[in-house]
Amino acid sequence: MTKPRGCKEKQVKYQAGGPVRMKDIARDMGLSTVTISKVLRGHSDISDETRKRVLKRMEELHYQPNLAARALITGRTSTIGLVVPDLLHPFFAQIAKAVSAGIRGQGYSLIITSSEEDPDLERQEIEQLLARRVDVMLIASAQWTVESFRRIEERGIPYVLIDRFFVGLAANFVGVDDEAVGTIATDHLIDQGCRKIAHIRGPETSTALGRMEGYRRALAARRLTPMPKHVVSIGSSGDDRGEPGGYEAAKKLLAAKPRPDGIFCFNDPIALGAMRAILDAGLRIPEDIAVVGCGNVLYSDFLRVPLTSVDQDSAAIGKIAAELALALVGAKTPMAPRTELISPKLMIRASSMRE
Amino acid sequence: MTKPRGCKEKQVKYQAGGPVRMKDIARDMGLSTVTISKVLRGHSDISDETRKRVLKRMEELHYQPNLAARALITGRTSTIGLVVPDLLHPFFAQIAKAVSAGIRGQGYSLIITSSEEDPDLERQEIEQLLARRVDVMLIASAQWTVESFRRIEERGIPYVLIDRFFVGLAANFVGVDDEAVGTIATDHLIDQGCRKIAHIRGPETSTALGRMEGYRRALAARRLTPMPKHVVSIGSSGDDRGEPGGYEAAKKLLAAKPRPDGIFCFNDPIALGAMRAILDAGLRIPEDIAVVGCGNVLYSDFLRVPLTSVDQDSAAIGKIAAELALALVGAKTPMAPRTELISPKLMIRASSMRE
DNA sequence: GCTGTCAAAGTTATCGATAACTACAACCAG
DNA sequence: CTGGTTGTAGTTATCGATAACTTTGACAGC
Repeated sequence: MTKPRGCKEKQVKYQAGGPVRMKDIARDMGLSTVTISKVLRGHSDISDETRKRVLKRMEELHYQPNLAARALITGRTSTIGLVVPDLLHPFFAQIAKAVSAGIRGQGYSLIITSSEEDPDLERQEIEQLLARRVDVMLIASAQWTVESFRRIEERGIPYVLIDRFFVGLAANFVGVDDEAVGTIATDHLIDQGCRKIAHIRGPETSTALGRMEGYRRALAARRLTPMPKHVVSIGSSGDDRGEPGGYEAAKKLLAAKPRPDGIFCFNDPIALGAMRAILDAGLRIPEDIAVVGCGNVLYSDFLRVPLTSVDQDSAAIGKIAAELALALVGAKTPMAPRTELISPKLMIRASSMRE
Repeated sequence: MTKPRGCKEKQVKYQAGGPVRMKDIARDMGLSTVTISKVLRGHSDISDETRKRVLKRMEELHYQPNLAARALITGRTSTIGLVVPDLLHPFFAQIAKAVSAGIRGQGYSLIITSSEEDPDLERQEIEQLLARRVDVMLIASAQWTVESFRRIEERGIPYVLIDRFFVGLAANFVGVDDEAVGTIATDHLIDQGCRKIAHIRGPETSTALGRMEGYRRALAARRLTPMPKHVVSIGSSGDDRGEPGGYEAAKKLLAAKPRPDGIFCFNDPIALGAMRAILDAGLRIPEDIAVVGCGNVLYSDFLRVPLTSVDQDSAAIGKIAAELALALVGAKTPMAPRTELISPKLMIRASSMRE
């Protein structure tokens, strides 16, 4: 049952339009593919003369390695995954931009996915990135549990948490010192003469908890006691998170018995909604109620009332996260988890300038 | 020179921690890998019973196909590339978000890159995506020439232009009818009683040219002749593009002999800068000068003067682009280029309400 | 009983690159 | 002259999946 085979020599197909392969260059130069491969990887086995010739020919033929083939044999995909809760949110958009810039020119591609603040969706997106075998993952998580991260660890893929962390998870983290955020915002309101300071807090994340903790500490340090009624939470449904959520939350605060004279808001959109509620109620900002937001991501200078906001330097967060990611994929042995905290800065504008 | 080989049977390595492979499932069930592969791809060669058993086992073992291996043999990477000029710009962020949502659940991953409005950088990013052999590319280009697109065509990779197109390039395009943008904005200003209408135009893109053309047509249709001085361009350097560019451009307009009584701005940040210049000069908006922007991407309702803006529905652009991309990768034969134009809508706010 | 068809599964070669080893000269020390 | 080292390049097997064929057995029709 001998099949009719051609000659015994290996056939090198003539490649019509397709991309150039190592085989093509090798045949073209009378070398073996391995030699080409070695040149490409800067292997020391190759004479300077051959190296130069090969590089020149690669250039001429516009050779680009097939990353799928390389990934198959090396197990590394030269791919980085980034998961954010919302690409439209300037804070995360800036992080994405900075990460993208941070890995530029290193031969990595960035797969960006959005969880839409949905933990289930986030789990799916993480699974997809695992299936795609990204070399490292950057995650600004919207999860409640650490299950997904255990899965990532099982697979041995390094990852970096961004902005939000989890207690009990020894992971790399890059974010803002959220307690400091809450403290400097609240301190500032106290300095401006506010004594009944309220807080509109965010969802159940480390970020929201940290800021609230900072708010509490700052009050305690000045011997002020926050009224339970003066800490309100925005709804957890997607629609309530931004401006509308801030509007509703502020309406509650305005109805509280001792009306607050200052509000520290979890983020800028919420602050915007709160300001709208205050103005709608016929009150003045900052005379009746001072407002401080967080993020400093809006065209704050051009608002009806320019908003005082805590700047988080998301560009720096993205940049550092990118560096950390590159260090992780470059490391021969697993690295000990690192934590990088950015110090927040207060940008003072009209919404809180009472004196 | 007989090497000491083990038994003749193929060895199936015991896979300690790594991901499950077809081979593992096959061995586990006493089948061949091909059978597993056929089940995965819904091949008809497999009995219903075997199919169910295999699927069950896949589920149990959390099997995930190795996409690199699949890409190598099929030539398709299940990857889509998206190039935008700026991820931070809400218009493009929204497009990215909508594209991401549009391809979700189809097994594709989205590689997002930013050109930072730099044609050279964009060329490099496109090259990288070509090297990575994405199945289709979506590009909101910052280029002047069509060179990059010819390269993409040579490689036989389908692509979709977003927002900006090129004359003489028969490509898929999804964007706004920019001439209509210019027309409805200008018509609106005329309707509001403006007679000396200026235009701050954008850089040399189809978008800027189309809007200017619409502006010209609208004026001509009402027998108004635009003064050359009343059309100014923002600088082409990166920093001049946004608000600062609008501020400078508006200052020039304010110094013009017959001062304009209405300004149609290429985009919202420029409009913001223009408004600042107008207010700084002690003039009123819209009484002295009405302003219309484009994009409708700001928290427009909360600005010092809420900005009238032409809405471009970037979410729809992203959604349609995603659908088109999926159609392109699904097509067996090359498709004829398609053009999808979104109709812009005017959002009227205080900055232009003179009557 | 023979042939043909069909369903269900298996064999083999392949995608493009790389790891690990081998080959072979040139050269040197002893 | 032998054995070892060094520098340079080639051989072979492999990564995990799939395309294209081949095999096997059951069964129908004549």
